[in-house]
Amino acid sequence: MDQITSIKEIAQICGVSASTVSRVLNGKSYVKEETRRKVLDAVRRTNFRPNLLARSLKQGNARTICLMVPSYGNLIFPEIMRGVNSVALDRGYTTFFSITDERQETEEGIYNKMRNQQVEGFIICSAIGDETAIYRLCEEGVPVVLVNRFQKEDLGRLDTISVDNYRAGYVSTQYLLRSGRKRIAIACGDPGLFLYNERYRGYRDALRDAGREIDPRLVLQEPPEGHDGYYDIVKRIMLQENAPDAFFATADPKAFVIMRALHDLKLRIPGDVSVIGIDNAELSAYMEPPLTTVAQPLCRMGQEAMQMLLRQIEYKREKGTLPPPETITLPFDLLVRQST
Amino acid sequence: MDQITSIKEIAQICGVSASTVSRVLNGKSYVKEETRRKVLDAVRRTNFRPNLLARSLKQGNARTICLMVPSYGNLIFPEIMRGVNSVALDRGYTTFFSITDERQETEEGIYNKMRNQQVEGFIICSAIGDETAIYRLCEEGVPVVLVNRFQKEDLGRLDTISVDNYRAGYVSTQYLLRSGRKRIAIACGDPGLFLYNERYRGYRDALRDAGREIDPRLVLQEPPEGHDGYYDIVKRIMLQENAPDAFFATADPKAFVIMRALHDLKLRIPGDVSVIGIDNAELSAYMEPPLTTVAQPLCRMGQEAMQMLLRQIEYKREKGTLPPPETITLPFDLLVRQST
DNA sequence: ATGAAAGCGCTAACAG
DNA sequence: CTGTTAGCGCTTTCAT
Repeated sequence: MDQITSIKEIAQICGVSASTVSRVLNGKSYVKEETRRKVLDAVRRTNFRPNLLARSLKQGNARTICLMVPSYGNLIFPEIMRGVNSVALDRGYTTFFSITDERQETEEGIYNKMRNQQVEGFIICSAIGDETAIYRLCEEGVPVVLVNRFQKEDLGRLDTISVDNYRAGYVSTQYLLRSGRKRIAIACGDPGLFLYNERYRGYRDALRDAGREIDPRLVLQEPPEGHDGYYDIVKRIMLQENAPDAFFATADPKAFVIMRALHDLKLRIPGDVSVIGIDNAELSAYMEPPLTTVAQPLCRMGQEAMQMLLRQIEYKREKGTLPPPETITLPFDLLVRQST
Repeated sequence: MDQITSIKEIAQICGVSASTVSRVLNGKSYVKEETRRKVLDAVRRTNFRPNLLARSLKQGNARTICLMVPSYGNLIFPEIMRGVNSVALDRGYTTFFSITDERQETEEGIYNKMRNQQVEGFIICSAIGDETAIYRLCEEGVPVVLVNRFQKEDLGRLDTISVDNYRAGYVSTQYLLRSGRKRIAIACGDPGLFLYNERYRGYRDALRDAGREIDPRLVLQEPPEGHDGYYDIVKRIMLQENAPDAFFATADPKAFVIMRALHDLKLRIPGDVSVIGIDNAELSAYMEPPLTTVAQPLCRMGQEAMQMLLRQIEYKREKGTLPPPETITLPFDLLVRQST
């Protein structure tokens, strides 16, 4: 016997109409118990699989969303994906995913392709400062949630979720100060990203509030090669006079590189130099020494992001328009380990 | 003006028929240049997006595939995903992804849901030893590629791709022997997984070929807690007499834990003990000392997996049946760093 | 080169 | 409680 491919065939087998089968399958309407059972039985026997594409086409909603991550250079994304996926699964949604590798052109192409796929919304972890394409989405009524990466101007324009990056920077720096460090260098991230600017502002204010001057020589900018570039920078700065006695890395992977450079210089961590990071990427606990870091609730971030997206989707279904944007700020946690 | 939602409206605007618009849009058939331009113009002006769901329904192929990963405990998956995604994108496919968290029940549920979504195939990185559900897929003519995790019996039954894990184990062990290590412990992985057994076999044979006895006390089994459990095991074994002078970790994350334990014991790596891993997970170069490891070509693995899947899909489209299974074994690379 | 018509598999009025 | 009918947006003969 060949595969049953449609509700109609099931209907024929059971001697009922297609609508009845449909009703049984999605249980929205009452069906006589006897026919119900008969249908269910036939479905099971024939291994019938309802075509979700047809259903989506008919109903005008695909129950799919798109999750976009920038690349895997940064280890926080897997956890976020996990969170998104878990909620999506629970709520009957399926997730398309896409890696943009930070290339703007592809990014817009992907939005378009996904919209053609009739996805109901986007969770974007890959915004890069130029949000015009994303605003276009919103204007056209597409639900969007920005995770972690967004600009200040995005607040109130669309749904965002992150930790308080200013506080995270502040707390990290303060912790270094309190542990007696005098010359704290900061390894900044991409200056185009709000989150890194916030972390920098936190650093600056923590120093200022402690009555310290900001030494511009200690404000390290990420070189074009990405994290890895910090290797040379650290090696160089540690040989100068007035070398720093602590590094505040604005993301864990930068901390890893910095520690590598310090080890290679035979400097002791935290004896000679402290290092603190932000993220709590999966491996920071395994560094030598284990990295003190500001832990973001990554999985939860993904979960909440998906919930925010569903809120928009449902609101839109009901009222035909996007709800007023929401901003969620999650708490973080300073994990003191042995690098400070 | 409200959104144009169908080809028909475009047709009306241009004073042609829907079929013509369709023809223009997918360029399969010749259309007079003038009308072509007229249609394309209207499409652009109205920002029309063709509904891929409808097309898929009509054509009976959705141009989507499903990628399944077990969890993010192991850092090799992001790279594989990246590889899969890149080829999929090039070939006009869109990728659903799903994290199974190694829970068998959900896994079957996901297969079903995805098949209802009409995905054209599966790339599975999450097989767990009981492949019956997967075999069922194949029997029903669903293209499947198994990446990395599969059983010996799977070879020749379905498409698989991996490195030669036996050789990888052999080479790692041999390298430790040649660097003068006498008592090499192995940190085994899940014994239910073929790949770990292969790596173990490689270890065993390398020792045997070097005329060494296998000391069962040095064959360490992964405790139920996963990698982390090795922490206590290492601490214990290093205090016994005849402690090992090297660890062969059958996956990098295990190596990280082992190094952590060794550091905490104040042992020097590689002075007192060498450590070698397999994977070249993103961070192994940042360990202290940088981890010597057998690098798998992860991204390429994902790319080739996707190509294998496409091969099956295309063959099936033509001949209506799956092609004979293929087995790809990729080369690996011993990256000697400072942990040995 | 283009149009008319049928239909992919499903759901949702509407009628009974 | 169930069947009939229409149609979601698209492609694809078959005509012309």
